[in-house]
Amino acid sequence: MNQLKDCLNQAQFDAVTTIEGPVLVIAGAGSGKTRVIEYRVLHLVQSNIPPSSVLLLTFTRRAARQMLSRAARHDPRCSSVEGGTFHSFAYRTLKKYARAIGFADSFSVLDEGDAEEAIHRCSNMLGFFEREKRFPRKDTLRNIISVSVNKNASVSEVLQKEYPHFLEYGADIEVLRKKYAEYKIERNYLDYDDLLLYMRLLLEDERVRSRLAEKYQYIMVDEFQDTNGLQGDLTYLLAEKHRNVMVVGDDAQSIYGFRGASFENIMKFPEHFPGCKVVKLEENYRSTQSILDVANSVISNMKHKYSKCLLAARKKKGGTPKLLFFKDAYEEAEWIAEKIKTLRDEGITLGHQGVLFRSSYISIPLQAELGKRNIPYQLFGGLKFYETAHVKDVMAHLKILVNPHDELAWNRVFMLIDGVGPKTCDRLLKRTLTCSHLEDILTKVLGNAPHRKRQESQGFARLKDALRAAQNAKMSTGERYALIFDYYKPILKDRFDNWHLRINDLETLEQISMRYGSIEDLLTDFAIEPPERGVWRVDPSEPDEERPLTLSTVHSAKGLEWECVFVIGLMDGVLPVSFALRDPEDTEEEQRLFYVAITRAKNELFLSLHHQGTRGGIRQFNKISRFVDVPNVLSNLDRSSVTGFKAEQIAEPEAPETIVPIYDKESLLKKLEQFLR
DNA sequence: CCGCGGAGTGTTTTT
DNA sequence: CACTCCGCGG
Repeated sequence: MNQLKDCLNQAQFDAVTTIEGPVLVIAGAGSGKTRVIEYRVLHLVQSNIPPSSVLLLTFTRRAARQMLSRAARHDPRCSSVEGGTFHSFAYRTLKKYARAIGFADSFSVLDEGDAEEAIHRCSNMLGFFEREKRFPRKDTLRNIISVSVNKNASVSEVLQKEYPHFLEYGADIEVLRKKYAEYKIERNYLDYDDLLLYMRLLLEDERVRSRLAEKYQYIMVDEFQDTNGLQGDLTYLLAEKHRNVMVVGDDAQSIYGFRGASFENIMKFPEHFPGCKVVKLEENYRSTQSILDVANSVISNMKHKYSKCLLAARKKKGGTPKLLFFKDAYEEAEWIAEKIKTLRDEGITLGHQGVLFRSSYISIPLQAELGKRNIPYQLFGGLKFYETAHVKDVMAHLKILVNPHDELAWNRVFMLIDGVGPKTCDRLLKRTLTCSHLEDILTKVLGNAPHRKRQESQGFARLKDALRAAQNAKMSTGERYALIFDYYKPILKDRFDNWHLRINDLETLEQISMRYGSIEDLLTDFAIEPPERGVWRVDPSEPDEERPLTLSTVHSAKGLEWECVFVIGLMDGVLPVSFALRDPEDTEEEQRLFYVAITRAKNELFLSLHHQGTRGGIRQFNKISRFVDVPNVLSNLDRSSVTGFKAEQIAEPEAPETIVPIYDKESLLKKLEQFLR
């Protein structure tokens, strides 16, 4: 207890040591929230509470692991505390209880791409795509359905708010949603939303609820401001009986509204648990006062009044954050890359620097500049590995090995064979699904597949051999992966011009696969906690000093911090993103996003933007973000040291030089021919 | 029935 | 500017 007093302030100490009853912790950015959870886990375990009866729900697996392993440094028992995301917790629980709600416990999880494919198939079954020319696309349909689940709204409410031009299809989409639900139940599929949805369904049963309440006596939820209605319900149901629940959050950092999250959950926590203890952490240990001044001015410009204000615990005021203007994205990238190099030479290692942006495409010029200078970086957010076609292709083959009745996987696999199109594929699928075992499918379907061309029969034979070889469960996961990879290589080279780039990914994936005990585990991890591209190349045990630079979307930077932070691309239309401007609520979420970005910085902060941009091929002039262009924010920024470009300088677009003509079209062609010889 | 090429569209954030 | 969908030719 005394050691706790030494390393925690009073508020943190209260949050850590109140272990019975409901606790709401309002934790401002950098106020030691992670520390509180870490020490609370430790305190619980050292109070002789069995680690297996503690449940820690976080926003990412990374966060859970980090907090638990830190706690485990003080007491190794902490590492057996159960932790993870709501989705992974639901997955694990549903694996045990699947049969209670009519699913086989071998159910598989659909990622977004799979879900889109499934929805597409359902729409086809209903004939929607043929009948209506302007019926929404499959990704839009998936989003509409998903939002309606996560926000607990009707289809027409979602359409009203986000897709008013599709309102006329409300009834059709309603039908589609039902069809899609049936489709998944029939085929033993759960998508991301189903994990939460069915988990709630399960918990609504009194018997299950009390059994789980008995198992998990102490519950902690991190980033509670970013939970949605379903996740809130899960929290209430799990804790209903013993009321030993602590939630931690910051309403000012709520940035997942698009996924149905709402800070309502935080606000209403006291209503669900009357008499709950409320602890506010307002002392900021992370940033200098100069950085907090910017953050606080951003907060004060928002309509909603947030729960607190940040006060620096650090004594030094620190340098004034800088605001930099550039002519175009390339000059911005160039300057930032140079600055990063300079800072590294001055002793701020790459691992202590981070570059943040609203959307991943903003970072492309910077990636090029970093590449030129050989500066290693890791990229968070943006396109995921598991969403790229080549990775999904290989994974589909592995899925078949685990579940030979996986219709979506077979569909993908068949379509890769030369000469097989939608019709042939459908016929093959029908026959595949009537077979009971993989071996059956290999002989009956692949063995005498209808082939009119030689390449076609060759393709089938190769697939059959590959699957038959990889079927052998006695081999290691890595070996089985390698067999599939070998089969896929010629297809990869045939289908993609940039196959040499993609083959790198698949080789990395091979390394990853070797770490798994079974293909099923590999697939589960991929579905529930997909790896981020950047994380792969980084060994977490490496010391900070050797870690690469971080490039990250603001969303993915949640909970992270760096000595020096660059926030780039601060233009109106980018942050705030243009389509968030229609709705003031959405615009305010963008402003919270800006706040989150700023508060990642410990010592130095650079805000930057560029004026000249291309959008849809058309040149345009970007204006400074409305969140920056406010007197009280600007007054906390240093614009004097403008190393970059001044706004006035780019007044008129450059006219092409008028000079003496050297060639006309005809003579130029002649000249060219000389070279081509 | 498949594959290729042209036209058109919409462009974010993540489990 | 990249990806998806549609129509045509083989």
